[in-house]
Amino acid sequence: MADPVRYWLFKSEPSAFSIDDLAASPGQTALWDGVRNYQARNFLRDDVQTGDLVFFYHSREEPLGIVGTMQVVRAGYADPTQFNPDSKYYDAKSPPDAPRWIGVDVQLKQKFPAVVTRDQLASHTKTASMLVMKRGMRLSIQPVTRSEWLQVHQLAGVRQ
DNA sequence: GCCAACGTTGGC
DNA sequence: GCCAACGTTGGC
Repeated sequence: MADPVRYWLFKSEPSAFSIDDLAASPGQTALWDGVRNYQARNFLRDDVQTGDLVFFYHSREEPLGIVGTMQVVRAGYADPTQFNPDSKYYDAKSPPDAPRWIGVDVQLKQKFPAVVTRDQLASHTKTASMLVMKRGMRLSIQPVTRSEWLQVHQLAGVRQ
């Protein structure tokens, strides 16, 4: 029997890659690349599985918050940008036979009708304690609980 | 644009 | 293996 679905939150600065960029991608599917933090990498390598569900979070630019959902359609594999000298994610020290950085393929599931903002998240008990709300939390790949998953959909006013 | 918080690097 | 210096993240 397959493992139960897991829930995640992936962060991106919309100027680098936004939910509209994902929506405009072929098959509304794209490689989530450029993760260059070991803790986040370990999640992508060890825990994120095909079928897992993911919040898309816009950081750095207003309005900050959760803008929609995605589904993992291909589990972790070597992020090709680490071997591309022209990429800003190039890593000369990553051994080709033992790639250091991992990406996953994600497909757009749902763009929320409006951003679920940090203010909204902060004003509800279940979501106020989400990892993304913690001060100084920089992790770009974060686990989310089922109850957080459901509550955010409620705040967005949509079915999951 | 500021700057606190954080992760990584590298000299020792 | 410590830790100061540095670069980056990301809310505000």
